[in-house]
Amino acid sequence: MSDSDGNGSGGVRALDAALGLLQAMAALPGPASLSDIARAANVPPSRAHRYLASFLAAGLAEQAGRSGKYDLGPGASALGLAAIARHDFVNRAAESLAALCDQTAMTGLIAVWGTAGATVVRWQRTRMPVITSMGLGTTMPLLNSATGRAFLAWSAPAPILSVLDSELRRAAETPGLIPDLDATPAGVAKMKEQVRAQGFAAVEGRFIPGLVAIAAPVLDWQEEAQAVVTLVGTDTGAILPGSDAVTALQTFCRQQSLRTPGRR
Amino acid sequence: MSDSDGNGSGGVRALDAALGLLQAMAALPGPASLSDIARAANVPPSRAHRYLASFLAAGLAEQAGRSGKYDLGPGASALGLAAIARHDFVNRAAESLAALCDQTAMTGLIAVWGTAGATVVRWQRTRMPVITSMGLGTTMPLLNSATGRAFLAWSAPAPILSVLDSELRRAAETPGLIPDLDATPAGVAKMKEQVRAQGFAAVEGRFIPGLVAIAAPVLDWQEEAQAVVTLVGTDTGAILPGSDAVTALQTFCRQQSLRTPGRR
DNA sequence: GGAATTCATTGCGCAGAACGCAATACAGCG
DNA sequence: CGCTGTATTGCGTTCTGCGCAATGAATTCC
Repeated sequence: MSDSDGNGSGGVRALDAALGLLQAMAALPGPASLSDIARAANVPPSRAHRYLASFLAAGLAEQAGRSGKYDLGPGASALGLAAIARHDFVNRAAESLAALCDQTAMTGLIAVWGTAGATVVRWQRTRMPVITSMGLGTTMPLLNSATGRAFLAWSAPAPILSVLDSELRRAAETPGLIPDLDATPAGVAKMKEQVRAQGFAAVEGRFIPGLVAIAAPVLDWQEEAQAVVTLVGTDTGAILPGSDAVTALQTFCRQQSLRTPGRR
Repeated sequence: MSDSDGNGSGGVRALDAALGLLQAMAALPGPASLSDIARAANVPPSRAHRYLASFLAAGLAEQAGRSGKYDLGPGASALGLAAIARHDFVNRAAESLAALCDQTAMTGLIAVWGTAGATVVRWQRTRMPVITSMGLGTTMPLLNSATGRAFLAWSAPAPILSVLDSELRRAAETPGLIPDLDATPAGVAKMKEQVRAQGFAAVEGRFIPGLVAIAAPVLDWQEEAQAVVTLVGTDTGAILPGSDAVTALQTFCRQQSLRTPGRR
């Protein structure tokens, strides 16, 4: 009886119960007595005590004072930090980014979608004296940067809508700002389609005169961009489909995508 | 076999083994195959599979793809965050952090030492439009971030050794990556000394071009860093010893150090 | 293209382990 | 001094997890 809880996880029964208790501990606001934890986890106190003894031994839990309450221990922190670090694709991508930049001799940057738009969070210079005014935290334009276009093509429409609106409005006010784009919803849709079909976004000298850029997304399991990796250089040939730079970039993003967790 | 493992935990045997496997997963650098995990935990693969099934059901682990590798899941992150928030001063400090950020008009963040390195656990933005994605879980570099340097200066050598090694190696491969540091053990020792003498670590535009940062430790009773508080801003003057920001940061850290959890 | 190796995954039966119950120990408190 | 509230622990029963080995599947190698 007892409840709908009966999920057949297929694993170890005792372990399921124990983990439920662990999560119950995590859900509680603070240190709690054994009975409270047992009640919260819907487990008899004696069992809870056994489980807690194991958690104690593993460092996942600690008991305060003498005959006191239990709470999560340093092992839980360490475990969580390991999990968090693992889920942070920015760091991992950043590590490999240096190699990618070396390989292509281009400057690389990683951007994520922040509240203000596509935000640069890492960048890796090479020997190439690419002189730009952008740094970490720069938000890239949605319509006339490779980075922005990649987000446009691989993001859910909702989050980027407001930014898209304002950029479209600005583009409409200044015709010729974006030569290769029809600044209408239809034109945007067409561009989006083209970018997706191509597998990457490219601009030449649009956002920064004299420089070319290619950008590809790091996708999560929902096929949405969690981040965009961009390569910036001066060689016009690098932006053509099939070029070494494009191939390297896409390989890189595919690798990162595989390791990307979905949720946070 | 009765290896020397002699239990002594007094808890549930299967749970002990399972938790050992969980910690083995955490210790591994990234996603791993079942066999690898089983080997690392010194557990037969079939048992490992049962345990992992339970971890999977509990959300503590995730398997990538279909027949893919296992790694820690979102539940592990949540657990760790709960643990950190719990037995830690982080919450308390986080409340005061807002005030500190207001006072100095800088972005603040709190980092703790995880297995992967200095891991950001809280951050408080001000109006500075930066670092949108540097958030929970970002691991900071040891050598070229103020946060990392503060850990370097006030941590026991052992835990950070591996990270230090790899960063030194990378720094040696890329001269000029860290302009103000001699990437040798001697150079590190010197920097460490200087940071300790100064009472805080500072970088200007190193980890994040265009931004400056200062970091000071929250010490425990062993004079080791429990956490590091970092302020990030754009004003170059803020990183000078004796500046308002530095003073405020140090006062803040001293206060937090006093409140070290008197657990024992 | 076929075969062999290396994985992850899963039945099955037995032994050992965990569970429930209830007794114990200990603290605070009337 | 006894009562009530904890946490903790024996003990016997039975249920469950474990080892072994077969299966399925994917990748590699020839």
